[in-house]
Amino acid sequence: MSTNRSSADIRRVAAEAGVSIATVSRVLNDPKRVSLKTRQRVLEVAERLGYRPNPNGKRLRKGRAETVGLVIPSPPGRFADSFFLELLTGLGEGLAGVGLDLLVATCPPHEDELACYKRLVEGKRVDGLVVARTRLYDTRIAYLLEQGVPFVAHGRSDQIKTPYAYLDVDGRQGFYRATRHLLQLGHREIAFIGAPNEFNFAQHRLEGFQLALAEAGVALRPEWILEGDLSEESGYRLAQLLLGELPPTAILCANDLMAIGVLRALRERGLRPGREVSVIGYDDIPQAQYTDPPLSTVHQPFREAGRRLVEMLLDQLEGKDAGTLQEVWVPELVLRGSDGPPTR
Amino acid sequence: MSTNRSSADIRRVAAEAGVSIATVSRVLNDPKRVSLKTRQRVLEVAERLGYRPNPNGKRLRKGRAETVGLVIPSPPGRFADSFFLELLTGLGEGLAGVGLDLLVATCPPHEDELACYKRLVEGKRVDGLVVARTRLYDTRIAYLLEQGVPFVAHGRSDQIKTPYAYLDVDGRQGFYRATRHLLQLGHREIAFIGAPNEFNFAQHRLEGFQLALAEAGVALRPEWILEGDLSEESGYRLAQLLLGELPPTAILCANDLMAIGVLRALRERGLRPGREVSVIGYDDIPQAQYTDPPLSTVHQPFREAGRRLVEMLLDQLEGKDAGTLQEVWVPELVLRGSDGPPTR
DNA sequence: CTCCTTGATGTAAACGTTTTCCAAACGATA
DNA sequence: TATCGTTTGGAAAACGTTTACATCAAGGAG
Repeated sequence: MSTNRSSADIRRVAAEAGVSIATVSRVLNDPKRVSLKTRQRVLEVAERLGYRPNPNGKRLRKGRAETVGLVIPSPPGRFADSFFLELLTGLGEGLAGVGLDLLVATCPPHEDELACYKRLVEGKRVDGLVVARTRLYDTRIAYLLEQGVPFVAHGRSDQIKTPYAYLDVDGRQGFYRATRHLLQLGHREIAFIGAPNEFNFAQHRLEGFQLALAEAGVALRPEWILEGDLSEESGYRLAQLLLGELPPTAILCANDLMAIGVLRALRERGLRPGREVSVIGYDDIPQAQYTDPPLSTVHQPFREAGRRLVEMLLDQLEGKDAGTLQEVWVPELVLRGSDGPPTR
Repeated sequence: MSTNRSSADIRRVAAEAGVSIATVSRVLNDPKRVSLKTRQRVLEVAERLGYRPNPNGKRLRKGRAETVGLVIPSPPGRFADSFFLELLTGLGEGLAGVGLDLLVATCPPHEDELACYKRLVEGKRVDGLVVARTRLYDTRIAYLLEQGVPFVAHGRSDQIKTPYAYLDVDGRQGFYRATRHLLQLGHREIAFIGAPNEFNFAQHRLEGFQLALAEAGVALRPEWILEGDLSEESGYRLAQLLLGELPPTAILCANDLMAIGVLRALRERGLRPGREVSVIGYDDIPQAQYTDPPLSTVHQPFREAGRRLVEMLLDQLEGKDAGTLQEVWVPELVLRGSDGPPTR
């Protein structure tokens, strides 16, 4: 004899407990407002009936979606960056316990991305958003600021001056450290494979590299500063350009995927990564541990970031000023097998 | 002079168009029900005011969540499997255009997973679910069947007899083909690193392997059938066991991550993958193209599967019988560089 | 004793839709 | 002209909450 499964209503609970629905609601949302005795009775009944407030009733009444959104851009043919999965996991972890849901939308190309944000915002489907992989001038951020929608960015957007909440990992520091490390090992011939300029982090990482070089008084060869598109393929292709007669003794890559492409190019030339040519990546994606040799890289704590982003968003939803929610984390250099002293 | 931004209400549209709200609703949901003239007028006004029906009003009234759910299990320390990201992308693509949202929840360990499903369905947060990575007896599926919640499984659950909707990729065929390929190359000493038995696909993949061997009259060495946990680490560890005095000439792995671990173990022993020892994986995850050598594997079309899963779920939400929604796809063997004829 | 404060509860009005009835208008048919 | 389907549109009742406001009893201060 199963209890009536079809989801007890707040009315049902109220009737069964001999109180008004208002009291039931108060018991759940503001317990101190109701006397201990009735509170217990109501709780007991609610428990027994397996009552769960209907989220749509609540959402309608409160005028909130009780949902935060994340838009994942997914290249049509290829695989999406696994960094999103880690971020997503972190967001999920942060959201557990809090009553909010996580809405994920995927967007094909580049420009439609903004349209996707508009759909979520104008359709009132989310109370707030997480914006990932920020650009130098990020139209998504501009839009959200204009609309006054709470959001928090993973990464900054340097050309946007209005204050907004962000959590960034300091790419300048990251690559400054990586470069210093290479310099200390004795490298003087270091090449750089950067990211497309539209991304906000591209310039930062380059600057870290340049700064370390300048401090050490090491000349910067313009022809050794290249720009890839963050794919393995582009790392592979650009490395081939680099590996002429007198190749650099080290290559810094703005992300791990490109570094993986570089490793492949090196192997094909019979150059051992970490011996003839050192390679350092950025991100510390999972597969970085399983390349040959394991990739030295700059570690980004994506999952922790996801958790923190949720906290920051929550703060905003409770009215905290976005301008006060700005953090920059310093990443760590993790050395595995793809770097070593130069052999010439 | 911006138009009044704060989201036009259906009342507002009705007033402006000089009709009742009922008519506005009809124009949007059942256009034929209203005369051409007023329909056009209403549409024009709605357009001008940028009217978007409030999803919460609609959801409450219709008693539906207009949302489908996906639960991603995420190992506490490590990275989640990137297969989920691809599936997610496919789901997102399938959902675009349809009015449904995608809710993603992440769950830490093993048992709590069911609790997570319960939270979503008992809290009426979703109309339907996608269940991924099915188990031999999948408690999630049993639960959803019992509750009568629409869902569609990616993979089957062989020990559940009640009919339900699924889309599976035939692991038996996949590994039958892979094994036949190795046999044709001349291999006779083939080891197998399987998946934990709880997963439904584990048995299938093993059977494909066994069948091909039996057909060819090749003896099966029990000590060469191992069980990993799907991680690179476990592939690495188990491969070390295998690489004793007289190692197998080929190793079949139930997923790519373990195969990547195997590649590493081989390198450390100075054995060239595809030469001294052939390796074939399963899944065709992105990084399979960038291992050294590129990994031969069995391709699973995750993204297409995601799209199809959405269609199947939609069919169910429209009342179609789940028992008629069952598909098994046959995967393709993709040969890259990690297989070759045996060298002894 | 009266008056005022406090605490605990109930009443009823939202929140923004969809949908069930009805009623009016309109042709067409007899 | 009276009758009758058929469009067309409006009025109003949900859907399940939260919350402003009112009520009422109890208790303390004067």
